[in-house]
Amino acid sequence: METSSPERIITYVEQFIKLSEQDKNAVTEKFKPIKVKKRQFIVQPGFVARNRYFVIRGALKGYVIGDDGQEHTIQLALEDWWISDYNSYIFQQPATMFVMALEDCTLLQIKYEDEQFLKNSSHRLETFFRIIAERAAAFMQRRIIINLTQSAEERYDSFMQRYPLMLQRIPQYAIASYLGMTTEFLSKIRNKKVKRKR
Amino acid sequence: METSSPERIITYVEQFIKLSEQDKNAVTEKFKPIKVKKRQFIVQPGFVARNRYFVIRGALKGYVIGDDGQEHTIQLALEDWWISDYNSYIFQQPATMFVMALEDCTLLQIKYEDEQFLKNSSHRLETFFRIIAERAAAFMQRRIIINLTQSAEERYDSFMQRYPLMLQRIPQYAIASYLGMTTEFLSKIRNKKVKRKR
DNA sequence: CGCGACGTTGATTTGCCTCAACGATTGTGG
DNA sequence: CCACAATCGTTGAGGCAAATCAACGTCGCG
Repeated sequence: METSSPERIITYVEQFIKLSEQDKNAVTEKFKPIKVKKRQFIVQPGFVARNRYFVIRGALKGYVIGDDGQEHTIQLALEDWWISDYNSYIFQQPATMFVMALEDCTLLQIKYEDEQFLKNSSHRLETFFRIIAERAAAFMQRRIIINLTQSAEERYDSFMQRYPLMLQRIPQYAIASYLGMTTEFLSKIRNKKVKRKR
Repeated sequence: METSSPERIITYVEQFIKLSEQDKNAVTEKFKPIKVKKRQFIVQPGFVARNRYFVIRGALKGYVIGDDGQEHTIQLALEDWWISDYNSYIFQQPATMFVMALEDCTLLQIKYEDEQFLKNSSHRLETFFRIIAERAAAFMQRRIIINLTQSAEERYDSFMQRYPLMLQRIPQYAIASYLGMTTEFLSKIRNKKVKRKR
């Protein structure tokens, strides 16, 4: 049996702030463990993303379908990452993204209203959510910079270096799409690297 | 004489949360008005961005210089926008960005430590900074989606629609770079539009 | 008035995409 | 437990959107 899920999020939160016993209880109460099976959707376009998810175990992707019908990966998530349609969740407006499990997953789910409650009832928890929002923004800004400044091969290199675990568990086509290139082109990049090493 | 700067930020903050008199005083005290002249830098690579800036009047751009020596616009700001090197400011690490005034500007400047103080001393102000961080993250995610899914011309169209004011005040080359294309290509897009209209 | 900053236009090149065909692996129902 | 389909990755030929390079026009300002 894996470490119990609520324990995991307490540990996670305590990386950033100190929690009173009361805070811990509130957090444990509001985050509900759920299981989702591979290929199952937890967010779909047109519906408001009422929940935010913290990954205890498993892998997921968030993607949009462009006008051309192409799939574009916006987010990837493994253990200890958050996932949802960020825009939809924050503003409680209809989603544009799909979020789908790439493996069988155990997640902790929190409802929008419950998150508001936690933030209102505890300054410390408000601080926690502020910190993760800041980190999300910083993360996305780095991604924007990479996308604007680097070639396809450089983007793949950065990704490999920073997220070696993802390479093992996320299908190539999802990574290619996350990096803003086609599966075919990523395949050619990898092939070129192999040849270069000999 | 323009509306006094501190008043402006109080109005801005009150769009999102209610402020006690004490909060108002604290905010007014910590945000310092400064003037910067066109072409002046307020953030430079290698130095920690110790401040975050709220634009009272003027226009600024944040950009990085890629390995190829090319300039890439990461952020643009007009009245009521925030600007800094987000990563550098949040983590208090050396910046990778330049932030430069495109016009003579009046800004409100807040020091990192003072912002921490405001957040610690008032739950309401903590909430405010949480909200703007969430909005920053949502904004950047939308930009990532646009960059991944749209062609150069579509990106320019979205930009025109959403930020018509920017077109008047930001030089074309900075907009082109913000949208991830060259000045020359943007010029050709605009030219094509003009022709199409006749 | 002259110089630097900004924008335009055309010719050429290129990084990446599209399309198509084909293995390898996985999973699934009979 | 096998057959067959679906999923995933690879490879190659050809095409296109956007970059690069180069030259030139214009405007504002020191």
